[in-house]
Amino acid sequence: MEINCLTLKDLINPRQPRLDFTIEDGENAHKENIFVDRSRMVPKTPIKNEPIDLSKQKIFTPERNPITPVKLVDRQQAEPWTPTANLKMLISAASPDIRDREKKKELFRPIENKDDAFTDSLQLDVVGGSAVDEFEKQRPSRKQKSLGLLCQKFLARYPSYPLSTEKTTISLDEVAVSLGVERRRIYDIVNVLESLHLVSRVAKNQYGWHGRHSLSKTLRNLQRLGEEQKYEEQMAFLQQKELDLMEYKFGERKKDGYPDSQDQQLLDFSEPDYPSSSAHSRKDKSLRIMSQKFVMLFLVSKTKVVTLDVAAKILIEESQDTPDHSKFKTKVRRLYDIANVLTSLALIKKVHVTEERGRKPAFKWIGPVDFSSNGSAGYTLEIGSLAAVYRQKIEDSSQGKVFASKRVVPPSSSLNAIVPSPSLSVDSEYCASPLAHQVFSVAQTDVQAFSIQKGLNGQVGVSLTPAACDAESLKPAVLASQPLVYMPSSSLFMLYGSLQEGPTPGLSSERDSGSAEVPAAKELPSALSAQKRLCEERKLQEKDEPATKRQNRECEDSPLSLVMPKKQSESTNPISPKTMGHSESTPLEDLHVKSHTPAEKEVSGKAIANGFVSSEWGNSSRNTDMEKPTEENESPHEPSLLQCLYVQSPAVSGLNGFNVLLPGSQPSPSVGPSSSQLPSFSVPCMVLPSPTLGPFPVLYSPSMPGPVSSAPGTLPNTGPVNFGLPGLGSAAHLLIGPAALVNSKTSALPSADPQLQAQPSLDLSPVMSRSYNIQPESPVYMGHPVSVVKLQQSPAPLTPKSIRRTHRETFFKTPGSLRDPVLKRRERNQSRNTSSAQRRLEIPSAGTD
DNA sequence: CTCTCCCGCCACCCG
DNA sequence: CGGGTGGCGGGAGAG
Repeated sequence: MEINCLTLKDLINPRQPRLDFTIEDGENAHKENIFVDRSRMVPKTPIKNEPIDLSKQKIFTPERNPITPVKLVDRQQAEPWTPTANLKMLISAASPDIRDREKKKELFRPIENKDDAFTDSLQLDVVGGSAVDEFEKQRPSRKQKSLGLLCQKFLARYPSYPLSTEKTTISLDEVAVSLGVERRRIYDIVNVLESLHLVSRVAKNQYGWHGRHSLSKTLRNLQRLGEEQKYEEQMAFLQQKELDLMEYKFGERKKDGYPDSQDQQLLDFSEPDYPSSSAHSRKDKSLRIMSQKFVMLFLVSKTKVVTLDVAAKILIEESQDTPDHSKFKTKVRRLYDIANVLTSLALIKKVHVTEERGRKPAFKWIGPVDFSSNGSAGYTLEIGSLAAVYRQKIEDSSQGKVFASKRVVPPSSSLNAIVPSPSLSVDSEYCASPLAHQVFSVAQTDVQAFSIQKGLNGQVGVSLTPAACDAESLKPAVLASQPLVYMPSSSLFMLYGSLQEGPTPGLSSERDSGSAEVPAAKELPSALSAQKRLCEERKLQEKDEPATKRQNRECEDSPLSLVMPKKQSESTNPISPKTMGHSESTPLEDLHVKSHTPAEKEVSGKAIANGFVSSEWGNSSRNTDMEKPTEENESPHEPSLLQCLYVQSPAVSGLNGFNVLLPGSQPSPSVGPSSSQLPSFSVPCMVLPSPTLGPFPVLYSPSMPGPVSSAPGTLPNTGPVNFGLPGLGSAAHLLIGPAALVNSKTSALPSADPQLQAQPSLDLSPVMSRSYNIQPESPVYMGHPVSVVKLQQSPAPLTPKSIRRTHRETFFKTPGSLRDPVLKRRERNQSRNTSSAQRRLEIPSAGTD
């Protein structure tokens, strides 16, 4: 904690911006644009605090001009030079954000950090610095400058679910400066965010941050509009026609169905709350409209997969642009821009649709789905289907098809594995990509991919979803629903598709509070747990939680819990589940269809048999399942095994998502009690077979267990419990494992991915983290969904004040007033802003206080 | 080569 | 008019 505190403080203080940047840079190396930061940093004094910074600076600065954006970093991504590098990559893949944080942390505590792979990486950088630098310099890759990364950074600055009371003002200038980009780029981001009502313009250079509170609502509206516009039909039509981009004839289509006028008005539906939409009228807002339409396409698509060409065509039509090729090209560019932002929001992920013609770039919706259906059976179905999918996947892998999940499972290696793995038509780029959520998504993707492939192959009926049909011919329809796979830390859980269960695809209405950063983690959970969430929410409501938390939890998630009996675990391999899988034979469809309740049961049963059970997804009916799991978990036998309970709390809001992993063995006792409490939150728990865990980076602190069971006050129990109450919503992920499979370093991994920083927003998580003492290293701290938190004996904090969310938010807030009109801002900027990381840190700190 | 998509010119539009 | 916005597409990095 201490460390954390320091870190937090540091972060909190404006002064550090530099550090952050630096840090980021380091991270950037992985994925983000670094140079920007650097540049800023450079000009300014280096951070005082960290030696590390220096090193970094060194790295960066050397040759570049401050201004120039040359990047240094990153080559890592591109090329893994060493195992470490690989690790980094993995991490990055898992969760870039986390990484960033970690790095930052590392910066703060250079020495300590050595452990982490991250650190290593950093060190490498440092050490190799010169060489690296050059290297980097040479390649300031575009990726670093990508809008997606930029957007992530941007999102990291604000809480996904800001308190209603708080009004966060976004100063474009400030943001641009802090992020080291031209304002023009910020417009791109903001416009897309605005289309989703995440922000609204309040004045020149000023936007108000709304967060994701109403995201589900917005999406619902968009979905409705999309339905009205018959986008689905259009898509189907176009897909069929896709032949040539050139040929697409919209005119006709367009007329068919949809009123153009609406499009323009899309923004109108903006929530009451949002002033934003008001719009300046400006000519078009086309980007905003395009963004909305693009989202609508996903929402109305059964497959949830939209190819860019189809989207571009539709958009062109609507925009009434003359369907020129030229236009088409331009549209596609814009779509990429939008897609990058949406990806950062964890609403979509990139995939490729394999068609006869070949691969086509496409994006798959991984955000909340089925708004309308809330909770009903629909979810269940999906979930079941998901489970089915997973199984299939798994099987596939077992069969020899590649399945990411399996490979993924393995800890570090997993990531690598993942990347390559997908043979499927769909590939998730993101595996490697920076975003944590993406990582998760990857898993999902993979799944889908599998299914898709099957579809392609014919093994599985693509038919799954009829709807999918339309497009599907081309695109995999797999499940419309979201992916379920929940991979906490990147690799971890994935494996278990088992989790699948988790999934509720769409439920999570707002789940993602996490905003972009967090998304991944959240998503997963959310998806999985949507149902749970619902249940939980109910419970929670009953209990009365602090509103803020509540929100969070609402959003998020439901965690799913998988419980793997230790026996099972033993018996089953993490992978084993697949075995169950027979899946192939079973058409996804069937599964899906059935999956529903029956499916669940089946699944669960199977799962159980296999060793895992998904509690929640099961459905709302079982909210409490979690508890069961825990009980089941007991894992009396081998604590050592590692069975762990993975409890994920919904945390959407940012912080929240906590996932707790309790050692299976211990858990029972300790858990038991706690669990009782838990129920309240209905935190999903996953128990991972020891083997499984093994691979995972999960951190486990022996101490934790103890505390948990014995010392309620101490972290574990309390933590969870506490959260539970208040925060169900918040979901911090804790991994407690008897055995620390993973080294602390590894821990980093977990942390990284999942949630991104966004979490900070949530209260709980911070709290928890505090209490638990999240390691500084582990990015987890805040809310990453997946992030693993080591529980050490936490210093005392356990308690919870549970909630301090407010504080944290504050931190997040940008200085509304700040924005200076002046341009100079750029120059000056640096100091303040903090990168997302800071935010995160701050949050924790807040908690600490 | 294709896919992505960064970059920034320059047109809008508002005050 | 100046400055905030943001459409737009050239051109280049990445694969």
